[in-house]
Amino acid sequence: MPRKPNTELRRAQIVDALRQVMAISGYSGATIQAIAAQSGLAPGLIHYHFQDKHEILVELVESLAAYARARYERRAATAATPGERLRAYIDARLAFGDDAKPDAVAAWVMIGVEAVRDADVRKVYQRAAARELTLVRELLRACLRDAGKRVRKVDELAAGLLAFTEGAFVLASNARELVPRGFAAPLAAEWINRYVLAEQDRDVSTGGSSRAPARKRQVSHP
Amino acid sequence: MPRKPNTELRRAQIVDALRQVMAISGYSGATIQAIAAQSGLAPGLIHYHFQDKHEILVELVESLAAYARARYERRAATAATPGERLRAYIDARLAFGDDAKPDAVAAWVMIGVEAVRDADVRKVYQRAAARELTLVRELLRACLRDAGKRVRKVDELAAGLLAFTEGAFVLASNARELVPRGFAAPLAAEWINRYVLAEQDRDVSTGGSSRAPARKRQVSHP
Amino acid sequence: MPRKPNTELRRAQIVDALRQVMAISGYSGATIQAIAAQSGLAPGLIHYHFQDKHEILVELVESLAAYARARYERRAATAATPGERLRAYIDARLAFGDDAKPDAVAAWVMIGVEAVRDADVRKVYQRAAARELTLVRELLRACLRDAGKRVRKVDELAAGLLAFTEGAFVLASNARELVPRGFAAPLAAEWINRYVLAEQDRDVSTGGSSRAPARKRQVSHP
Amino acid sequence: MPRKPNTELRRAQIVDALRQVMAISGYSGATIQAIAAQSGLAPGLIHYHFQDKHEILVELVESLAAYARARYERRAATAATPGERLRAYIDARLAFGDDAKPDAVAAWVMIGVEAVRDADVRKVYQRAAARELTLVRELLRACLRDAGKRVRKVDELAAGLLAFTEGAFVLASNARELVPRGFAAPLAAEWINRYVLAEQDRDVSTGGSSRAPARKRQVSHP
DNA sequence: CATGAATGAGGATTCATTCAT
DNA sequence: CATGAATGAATCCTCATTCAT
Repeated sequence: MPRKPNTELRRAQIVDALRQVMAISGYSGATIQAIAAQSGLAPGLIHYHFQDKHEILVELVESLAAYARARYERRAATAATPGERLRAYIDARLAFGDDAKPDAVAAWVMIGVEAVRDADVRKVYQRAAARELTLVRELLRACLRDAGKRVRKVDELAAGLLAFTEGAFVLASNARELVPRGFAAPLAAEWINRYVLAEQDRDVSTGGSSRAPARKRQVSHP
Repeated sequence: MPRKPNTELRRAQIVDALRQVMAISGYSGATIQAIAAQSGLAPGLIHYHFQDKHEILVELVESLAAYARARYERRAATAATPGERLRAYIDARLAFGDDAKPDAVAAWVMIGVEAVRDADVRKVYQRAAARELTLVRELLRACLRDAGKRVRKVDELAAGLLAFTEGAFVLASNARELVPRGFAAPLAAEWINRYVLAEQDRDVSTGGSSRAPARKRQVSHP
Repeated sequence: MPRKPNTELRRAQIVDALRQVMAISGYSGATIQAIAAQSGLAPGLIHYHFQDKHEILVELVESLAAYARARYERRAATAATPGERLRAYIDARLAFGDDAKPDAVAAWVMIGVEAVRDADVRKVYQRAAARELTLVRELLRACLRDAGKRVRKVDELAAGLLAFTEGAFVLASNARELVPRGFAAPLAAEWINRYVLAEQDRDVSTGGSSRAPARKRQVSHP
Repeated sequence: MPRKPNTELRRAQIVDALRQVMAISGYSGATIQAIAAQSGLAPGLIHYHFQDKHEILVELVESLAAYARARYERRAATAATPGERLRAYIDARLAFGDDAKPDAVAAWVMIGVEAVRDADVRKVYQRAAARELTLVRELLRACLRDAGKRVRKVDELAAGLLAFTEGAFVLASNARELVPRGFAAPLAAEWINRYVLAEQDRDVSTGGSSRAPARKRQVSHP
């Protein structure tokens, strides 16, 4: 009787273990032995399912990106306005640690660092970051347009929001005691709001009629 | 004839080498051999001047913090208003890489990660971060007051600016190609400006006379 | 097909190798490389089966103590009188080197020295010594009582016999040429005999009848 | 003005430092750095006065032997009988640690072990041990003769006393808590006393007149 | 004589990876 | 698929010894 292949299960198990170990010990501290211990598998088995340590990391990056994307989409599903959609995004990202995988944030920070030295990791990391930026740009553009504002500096704004997010992750990982609990998501939303509000109206010649409704369309929960 | 000690010189040399190597290879990749090669010293000599690798890292944290602080103070010296002082801070931090030590930013990111696993590093890292936060809080408080605004959420704002800074460092380190060049400092300043402007006036009963001058005192270069 | 663990075998192999190397080179000379060479194993494997060098030493102490104890018990099995039992002990200890593990004596001497600097080794060493002392005390007490003598200074006597034993080990290790071959066991037995004989009778009021049989119960072979 | 050579002073200083460090850390733990620290001298200076570490050890052996010999001779000066002289020896050796150099005992034990691996050390160590044995043999022979006993087994007895002494050193170094304080010297004296007393008289044909005075000449303090 | 920096070989330990079972 | 032993290169650190000052 042929055994049912459990490769997928095992791979997920191993990637999960890497995430957990990495959140505490970093990538260099995430030894195969440690991953094996965390996952309850034998060290030799790790290398049966993965070519090398490296490959597990690459798969982890993809898994984390997919997870974050899923979180956003779940929340965006109930969003009616661009503002709500952006807020959904912010919450999905910056309330990251409150979910089932609190170590995902720490692991992501570790990965960001590993990307500096490891070209393969950098590649998948940047792919994830690029997708993120594209999404944020779209969300911001829609917000600005919806608010009747000029659509400018969207690249900068998107990069800024991504920077803020990454930085919040870093602080959550290594200086949690120093910053107010849960400050990130509300502050990010408020920042965008005020920034957008202060932006010049799109078309000055069309008069003030377009401004009134714009004020009401803020970055907010649905 | 007793020989003249040159320990301070050597220690600085070694710390410098760690910074450079770490910016590229991370802490775990910054082997003693690599540090020795970078500094042009023999491996054994590293351990003559430092107890262990660890101690070099701790000294590097302190050196980077001192360096950043010096940069701020140099720029703040010519600042006349609170807004200018905050702008000096933002420039000092977010134009970090444009100076003589472009790898300081990358090294700082690596250190932030190492702080997660290493209690000693975490201690000095958090001490530096706490000093940073205190400074930023003061700057923000002064700005808000100067602008005639209510002084609220200063802790959150300071944490946000720190997060933005750290995140900008991360992106500069591993996703430089994806973000607009030099976006960080102007965006941070603009963000603070619009946030402050949109804040409620401190005292509504005193009438609008206090508002007019406040508008002119923005976060800007001297 | 899961592989069958062979850890116990390997651990014994490694402990044996440490004993052999240590007998010649001392503990500090017993490098992992040397142990590996002696046991025919790869250096890395030593650390797979033992946490560190230290742990091998601790296990060696226990192994030597157990070995000595077994030697005594084998000989004591055929002993009928307390004197014979004490003689069995003396032979078991002081003919130590004539057995299958001639380097056990030298290794024990090295361990005694290592115990001075290493708290963990000291602990197991002292535990072994304490067990030894307790045994010797019991044997001596029984001898004195059996000889109808007062039971006094048993602690001192036991310590003296232990000292003699350890000292004989030292001389056997580093000054074998200077001392008569096989002097230790007979001399120890004779020493105890004459010491016991010269001891005061237990109860002078009961008359001399108890003395006569006592004289015949000496420390001797069965 | 030519400086007065202080080589002898320095050498003594360094040998002293080795003794102190070795008593705690053994020979392998007695690094040049440690000796330098203990003696308050610079590491480089050690090698100016001694060829290598080795040479310091050899000089230490000689210094300890000379010291022990001096202690004996001081005490023997007031001894009138062979028994008193032997007692003087025993006290000189086994009350070793009560003097100005309590670490001499521990250092001697360490040296005994180092002699196993180091041929040069073994040579000086054995020379010292041989001198010791010769002395003890003479003392024992005189005692036996003085007590009117047959002079037999002197080599064995001398070796036994040396073994006891070395063993007492070992226990004093690593199991002080387990043995009665100050047990060694009295026990050694008593052991010799009873051993000698139980020895056969030298000449049974000459009658009992020689026996009576012999009994009173014991190993005792003057 | 004296100082203390410098060197480099050597030692313990770790760990990704391989492989026999 | 699974296990866990085995390997050996790489790493940190130590230390006797040398040497410039």
